Amino acid sequence: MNIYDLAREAGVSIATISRVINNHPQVSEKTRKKVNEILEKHNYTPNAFARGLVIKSMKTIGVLTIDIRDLYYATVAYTIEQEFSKLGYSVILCNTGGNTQKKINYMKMLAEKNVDGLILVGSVFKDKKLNKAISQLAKNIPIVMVNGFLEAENVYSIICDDSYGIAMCVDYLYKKGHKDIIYLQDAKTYSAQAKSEGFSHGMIKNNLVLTPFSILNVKKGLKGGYHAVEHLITCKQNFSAIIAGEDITAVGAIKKLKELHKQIPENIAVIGFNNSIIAQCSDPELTSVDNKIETIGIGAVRILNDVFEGRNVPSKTVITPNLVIRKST
Amino acid sequence: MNIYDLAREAGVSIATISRVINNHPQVSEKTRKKVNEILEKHNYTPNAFARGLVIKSMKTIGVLTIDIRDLYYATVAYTIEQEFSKLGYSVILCNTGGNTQKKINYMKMLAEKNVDGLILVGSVFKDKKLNKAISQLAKNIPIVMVNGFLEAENVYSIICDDSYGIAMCVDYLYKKGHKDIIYLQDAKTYSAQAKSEGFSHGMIKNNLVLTPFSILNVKKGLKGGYHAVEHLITCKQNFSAIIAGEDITAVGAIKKLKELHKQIPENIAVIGFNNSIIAQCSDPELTSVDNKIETIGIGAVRILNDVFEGRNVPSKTVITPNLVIRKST
DNA sequence: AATTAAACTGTAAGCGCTTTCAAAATTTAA
DNA sequence: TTAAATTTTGAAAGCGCTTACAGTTTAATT
Repeated sequence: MNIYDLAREAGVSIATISRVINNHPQVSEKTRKKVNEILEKHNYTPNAFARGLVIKSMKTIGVLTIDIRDLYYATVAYTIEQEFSKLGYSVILCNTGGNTQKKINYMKMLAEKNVDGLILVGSVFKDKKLNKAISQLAKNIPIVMVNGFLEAENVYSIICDDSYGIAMCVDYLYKKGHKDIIYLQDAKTYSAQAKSEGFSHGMIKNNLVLTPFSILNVKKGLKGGYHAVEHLITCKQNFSAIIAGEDITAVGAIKKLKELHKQIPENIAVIGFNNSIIAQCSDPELTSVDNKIETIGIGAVRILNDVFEGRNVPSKTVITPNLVIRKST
Repeated sequence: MNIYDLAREAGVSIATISRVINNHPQVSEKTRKKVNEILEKHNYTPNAFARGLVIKSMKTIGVLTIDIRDLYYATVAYTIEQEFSKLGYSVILCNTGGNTQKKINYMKMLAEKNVDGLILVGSVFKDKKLNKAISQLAKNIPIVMVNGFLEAENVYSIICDDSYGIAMCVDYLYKKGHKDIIYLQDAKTYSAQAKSEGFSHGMIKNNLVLTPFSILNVKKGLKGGYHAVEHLITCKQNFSAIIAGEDITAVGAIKKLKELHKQIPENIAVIGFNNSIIAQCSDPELTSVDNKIETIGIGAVRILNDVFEGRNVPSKTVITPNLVIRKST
């Protein structure tokens, strides 16, 4: 069933059909009603390809995340999807696993599909090849980077000030009397980079000793935190507090600490990041940095929509996190 | 830059351009090479609308989940996306919040966008209105239901035998000497329905007493489990084991049990469902039913692809779960 | 060298829609 | 009642691609 069939049945031209479908005002009430009845009757849905060919928009945006199974990305993606859905857009979701080539392939595919915009969530720090691809693509499609940054035409960033978030943790722990603080870094993203910097700054600012051993590179996930503590103990390193780049890493650390019969927070304080449900599941409940995931998701959508509608948009938006204090500190 | 521009530049016809883009064999090596060079040079990407208009396929499928922030749905969606990506398809993700009308709206939108197929993850049990919409839509688009079932033309199901999964838990607990077992049900999906049935069957099979209080309806999430235990205690109900419909619910229950200084598993045994990362984060680590999420996701993609390629597909596929035993029992 | 077959390329139609421009119908003004 | 202004409608072009069919070139066969 297409526009021609409908036109024939209604005894009008295809132009008229098109007009009522698109709510153009210059159609008489009478014909509008007649056409609408026929549309209803056939439960007609216009062909998006044909329409897209003319309009050049599919009302679709692409979202690239690293791995949707990670609650952080899931929440960002969820928020974006819900917000865009309100605006009549749908989102194509891509899981890149953080792989640059995969990202580029996805971007190319999305370009072919003529998405109206692109949101990249979580970028590797200073990925030259990717950045080139992004600036290239941005010539045709507006791009928003969530927790990533790139100076280029038609690309916009919205980031959480993760650096400040971690610095806040250091301040807080310092006030509680902690001197030997360890930071567990678990990724090499733009965001992870910021966190490390925030840690260093926080330590220095409070005149705490920052050694090359203060920052520990660990694997993602439970095991990362678990093995980190193991390592700290075998190396006989002194520490009274641990800050982890993600809640799950913190929980892994807690697990090992408990096995070693350390009391939390009496012997060792632990702080996580993301303020996810895991922080609440943890025993003891985990103090964690709330990095405002929903705010960021909503912001990303807003930015893109503003661009669509020709409004002026700052190329960088920064959101301030805050510390949620629970039982682990 | 379109096919005409390219044709002019290459000194060939648009048909030839199209042929090399689509790897048709009947193009001479010489012209193929020449055209490819020009394609490269302009970094040309064909217009998917125009192509879709002819081919009637966008190489896109729609996935409806309840809430991607739930790890279960995230994992299903992730698996589906990755598998389809290998086949050259992209997926449009929709979060319905379990709302029937929203589901129907999404389905209509996806139909307009001419998705090649649809996967519905997690259906409410016996939702008449939705089922009607599904059978209607399936006339045009093949639909796969994950953990849902509907007898209709062109709709296929892949489900985990959740009923058996819970029955297994009962068997296991019975062998461990438990008699008073409580089941915490937290949803009204097809899957939740199956779980309750499995519980009842398991209890009866083992000649255990099944009272109306054996099955407790609780809210989703941590609090559901927490309040459930609270309720059991205030009602002075006798129980030595709890089976929860989801890991997070089990963790909530554990939390309250600990507050009441109950030893787990010595005083009370607890079992979760989904075998998610939460089961590993829990302290003690949670025994949980592995409902084979990846297997199901891969299966769903396979089914849809088989349909696309005209192969014969059974209308119902059942996957058997298994019990992962950890420290909580 | 002439004929036939095979390989390659081009023309043109059509996918289903939006939109411009002109024509027809209606309303308003004179 | 007629002319002018306004509202409503329709014809046709074009969006960028695929593909059937016809035409042209090249290779193979006699």
